[in-house]
Amino acid sequence: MIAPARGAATLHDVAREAGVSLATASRVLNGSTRKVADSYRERVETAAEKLGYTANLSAQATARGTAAIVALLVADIADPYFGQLASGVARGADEAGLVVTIAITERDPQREVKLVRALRGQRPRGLILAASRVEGPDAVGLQGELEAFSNMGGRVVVVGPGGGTARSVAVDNRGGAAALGAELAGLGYREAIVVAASEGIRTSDDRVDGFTEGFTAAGGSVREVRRTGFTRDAGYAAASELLEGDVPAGTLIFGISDVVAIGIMSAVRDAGRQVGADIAVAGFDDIATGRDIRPGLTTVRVPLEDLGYRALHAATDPEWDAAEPELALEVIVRGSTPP
Amino acid sequence: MIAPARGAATLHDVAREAGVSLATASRVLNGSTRKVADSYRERVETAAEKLGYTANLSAQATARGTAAIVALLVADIADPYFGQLASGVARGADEAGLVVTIAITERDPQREVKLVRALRGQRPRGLILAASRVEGPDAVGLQGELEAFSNMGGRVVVVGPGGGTARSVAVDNRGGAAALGAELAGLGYREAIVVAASEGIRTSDDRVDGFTEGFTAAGGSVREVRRTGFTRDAGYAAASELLEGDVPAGTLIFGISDVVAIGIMSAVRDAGRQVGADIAVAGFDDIATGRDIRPGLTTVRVPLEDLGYRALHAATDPEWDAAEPELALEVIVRGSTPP
DNA sequence: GGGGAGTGGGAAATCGCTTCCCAAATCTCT
DNA sequence: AGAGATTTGGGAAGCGATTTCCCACTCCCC
Repeated sequence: MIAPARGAATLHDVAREAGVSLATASRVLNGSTRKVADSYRERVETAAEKLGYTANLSAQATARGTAAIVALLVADIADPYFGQLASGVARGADEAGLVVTIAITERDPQREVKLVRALRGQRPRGLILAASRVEGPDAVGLQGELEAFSNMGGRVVVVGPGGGTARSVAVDNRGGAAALGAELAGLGYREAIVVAASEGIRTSDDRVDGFTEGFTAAGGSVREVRRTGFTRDAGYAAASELLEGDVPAGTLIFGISDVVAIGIMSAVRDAGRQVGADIAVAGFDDIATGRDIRPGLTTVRVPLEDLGYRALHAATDPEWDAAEPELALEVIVRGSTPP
Repeated sequence: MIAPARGAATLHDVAREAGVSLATASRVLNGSTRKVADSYRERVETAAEKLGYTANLSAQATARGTAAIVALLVADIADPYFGQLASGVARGADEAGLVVTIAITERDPQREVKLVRALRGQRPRGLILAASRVEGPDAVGLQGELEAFSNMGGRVVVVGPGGGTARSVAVDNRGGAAALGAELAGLGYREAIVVAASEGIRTSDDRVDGFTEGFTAAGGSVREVRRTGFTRDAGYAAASELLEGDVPAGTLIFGISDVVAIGIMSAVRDAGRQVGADIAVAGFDDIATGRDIRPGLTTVRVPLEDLGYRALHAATDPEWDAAEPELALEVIVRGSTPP
């Protein structure tokens, strides 16, 4: 049904139309524990339908003191990693009748603090932080804001290793990377170079450590760990630089994430080398692109959509079991690392 | 500064702390045309800082009658096409001090109608619809909801060909596809198959028509138009089926979007054929993946980020020039269509 | 038939913020 | 110096909901 020409129908309009009080209309239309007689209920519903009534969420939020909102903070929504994650968050939110608001940090810690503060104004039920540094020197301001957010009654969820009052949905980066390292060493690789993000970023550090552990334990050795960023271009640049030096055939380059690894693959090709037999490449995450490129990218599958879905639940379910089994990771060997 | 332990600081708290009236505090903290003496202003600002005050956006929205929100409706946020678009929207929103809420249609017209209706509850300033059918039989309910939305005072922006009261930021799909067709015919291709989305979806139809026009005008001929969906898997399935029949070497397959084309490329390979010299493939949009796969995907570059940015402005600027020059498209020939 | 329990509608307070309107104070200009 | 025009702070009325009381009924049982 369509709303009347001028402005939107309010609950008041509906009540008047139905000939009942505001209280009754509210009870019928927007959940309440109290019962309303069927005759009244029906009248209200008819009136609402006729007027095309939709509750004003802002008003509802002010009255209730909390908004049916979950805020999602990501580094870059065009990055497939965050896209898939957001997808899971959105699905969960939809099921729970929540609205998702999204904010982009552009990987700038300052901006991140500012955003959390601004987000506080929405009085959301929960705040999901993906790809943030919740620890280290950059995070000093953040911790304070997150605490303020909690005190206000919102739930903070960190995707990755948590800290403080925040709940966290973690991925066993270390274990997954170790498994990957072991698998690749088993395939015969002996020399590896790691292209990681800067030190202090837990996700990156854990993957580096895990990989090193697994790879060396199985007989390989990590020749170098190169620090850059989390983007394709960072991977490309790092690998290009690397390849200017002497990188023997049969070397494996492990990119800290698939996005980075894809940059590495391009750099390898542009340097006139060959991905696979010549220089092997592996990543982490298993984004869609990695499946479509040739050779396919060897990686560790992270169920990102599920991860987002879980994060949403961690942010909204009052009873939430932190001890829930971690998401299962899986090493996927493709053509980029031939035996 | 950090909020006090219990609940968030309200404007009332700030006013009391500063020893001024609510009205004055409001005028100082949240934009107003009225001037406030510096001595008062300073006192209020200090108090706000001390209490860690952040305006309650919901309350602000109820009082003002409209929320500082822009709603974005996309088919699938994990799809890089929408990811990039969303990126532009988010950038513009950030600049304008607006919050972006996101909803996923899953390409289900019914769901779409439901979402628009629910979104109405937020009383957003604008609604950006990407990848919707605003026309045709599926859109009957939608049109009504959009109208209701407009009547409520919100601006509707359609990415793609608009309709009704909606503003639209369009892409010259037809022209771009025609240029692509011409270019490829110029490269020597004579036989083409088009893998498109179902009929009635304007974006798809325009691209099909444009391509056909350009390709035939330059001497080629379109052998068949296959209708499926807008996803990678749809492209894969369609191409697989196609390749079971007799597809001569040298045939060009044009996927209606890069995502579809990438599915096609995989299908070609899995059918034991070769992308490029054997079966050529072209797409549309120029998503990042198309640049990283080998051979590179020939396509038409659509500045998606800009498109999103423009959509945001169309949704929020009161004065908006519909006649703004359309975004420039560019044919990009890569290895998937060797001469 | 009377009284206590249960049911369910409605009046009104409230949520946090904006803004209209009034009145006091300060300017301005002749 | 005095009258009218400006400023600018504050009181109070909204905005569109929710929710707490209060109270009129009906029912049931002794």
